[in-house]
Amino acid sequence: MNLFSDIRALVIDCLNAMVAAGDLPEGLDFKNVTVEPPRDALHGDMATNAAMVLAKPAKLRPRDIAEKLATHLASDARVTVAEVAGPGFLNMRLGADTWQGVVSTVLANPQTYGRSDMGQGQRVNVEYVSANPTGPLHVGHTRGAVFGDALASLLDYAGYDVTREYYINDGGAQVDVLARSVYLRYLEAHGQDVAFEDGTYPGDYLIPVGQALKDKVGDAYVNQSEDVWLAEIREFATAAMMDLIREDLGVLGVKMDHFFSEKSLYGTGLIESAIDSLRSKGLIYEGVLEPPKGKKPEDWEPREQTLFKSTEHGDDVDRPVQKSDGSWTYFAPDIAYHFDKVERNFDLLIDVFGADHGGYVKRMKAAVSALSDGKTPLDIKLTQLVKLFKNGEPFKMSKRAGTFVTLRDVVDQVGPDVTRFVMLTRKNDAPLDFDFDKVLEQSRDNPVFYVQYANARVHSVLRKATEMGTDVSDAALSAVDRSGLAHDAELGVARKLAEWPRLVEIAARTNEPHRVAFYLYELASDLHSLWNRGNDEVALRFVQEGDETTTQVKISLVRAVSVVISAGLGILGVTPAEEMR
RNA sequence: GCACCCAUAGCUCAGCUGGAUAGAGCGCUGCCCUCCGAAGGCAGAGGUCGUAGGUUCAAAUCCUACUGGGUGCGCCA
Repeated sequence: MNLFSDIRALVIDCLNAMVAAGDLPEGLDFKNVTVEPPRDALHGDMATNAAMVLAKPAKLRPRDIAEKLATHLASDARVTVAEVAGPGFLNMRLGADTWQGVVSTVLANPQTYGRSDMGQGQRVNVEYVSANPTGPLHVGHTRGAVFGDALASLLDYAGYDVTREYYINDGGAQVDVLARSVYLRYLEAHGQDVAFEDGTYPGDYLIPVGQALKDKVGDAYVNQSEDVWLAEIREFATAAMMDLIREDLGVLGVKMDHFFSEKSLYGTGLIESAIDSLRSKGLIYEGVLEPPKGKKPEDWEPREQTLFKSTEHGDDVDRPVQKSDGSWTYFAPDIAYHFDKVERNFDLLIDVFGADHGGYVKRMKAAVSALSDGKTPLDIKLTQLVKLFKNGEPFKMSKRAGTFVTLRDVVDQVGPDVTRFVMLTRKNDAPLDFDFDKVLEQSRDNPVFYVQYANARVHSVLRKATEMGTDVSDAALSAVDRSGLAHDAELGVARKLAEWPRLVEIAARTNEPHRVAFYLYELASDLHSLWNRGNDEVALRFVQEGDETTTQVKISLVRAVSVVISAGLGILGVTPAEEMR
């Protein structure tokens, strides 16, 4: 149930009635007609722009349309007032019973209120994290992981069939570097002194991998040349790194449906067939690229390469898929991977990249556009940098990795719930400040705490009422006659609850889970305000001593708040707190 | 040089496929509370929405140019 779409449907019905009555011409397009909450609550509960949108095509004055529409709307039982305002806005007020009905709906459908069928079961693939398997995940990955995971949950909630996917970059030169680094740790485990030069990974996290390798193969690789051990250690090391990464994701509560290995594309003809697909469309040619202007590399010389004509699909320059020595560039397996996604018949693809990969967006979209003949949309979301602070000071050091702060460093300190919520309190493309102290603060300016506290307060009230012997089960609260829920402050909270299904759809349509976090903060704020008013006005308290019926009515409202907070936190992957500690 | 992202209150940020007098938290000012319905409450001041044009009944939102900041730009993924 979405009250806003219900009322929009009512508006459309009224407009059709006006057409039938000859008050509006036939054949008007109503798609731009919206029903939304007015910015200022004084204007009413809902407003429609119908009169202004239709004035021009109908060749009528907005106010004339609005006034006739108002009479139609006012005849609906839900609408208590419909009045024309400003340039032609039509403001509506809805009766208390409608808002009480919202609470009833929430309590009757605690598992589904807010869910939407907007996605129509369309299959969407969300690819996120996709970090190189060369070490533990760091803070940047953490943001991408949280964002991608929340986005996936949001889309699921909005009625899409979602696949969460991780692309393992295990096919390039960086896994050779990993293998060599592990080899050094292996030698170290055999008691040799080793030096980590540039181009190797010196992090401590490879020490146990070197040890494990020794346990497995003994001294078989000691003093052997690279061609003896490289391939096998590469395999061993990437498996170990993926175990590490899976563990990291696990502590954050991220669970992928599918891991896709880049290496699986090599030697299987998959890259070749993806490139052939492009070739068959006339998009592959041999050519020489111009050097980038203003930033000409020192050693630039023109070389003929195999190029993808990505400019035909919106890119700025054509992109190489083969190096001059004939081997594939990193772009080629990426094309093949996305070809695979297209062939798996997803209706929509979403890639979550770090902002430093922004330059990669156009070519990837061009590739998917070309491979799917423009049929499979690809949305690429970039997550911006996370700046860490501790005691207000920038914070860079890591216990484990030495050079970067890991996901584990963050989660160990503040927990997965705080990590996830905070990472979503900013738009994905805005930089995020993460202060280890502030995120644990118990005050209004910490949204994590404030939302959790609101939910905890509801549960505290539920416990208290139960102690008094009042039945506050959802079943009992659903059945209550809510006509006593009439104070404007209380109905205001119900109005906020009515916005939830609408917000879910907006957030899902824009692929912006942060909107959920902001909504929850506002909802929590409304609950806290009402709670505080109860300090002065006894009639607004949720637990009414000695009046079980009224208590149930009041509590049904706050329980509904808790239902929505839990649902919202569920989307964000945060566990709702039932009490604060 | 080119591309992408960003620019909103003193600070950190929201702002719906374009809607009315642009919101929140912090900080500031004033009042109240300090009774575990506790981890404070209420109210107020504070904005040329980077600049200049354009489209529109209507622009923070869309288009163009410019300014400032970030990211990236052929054999690294």
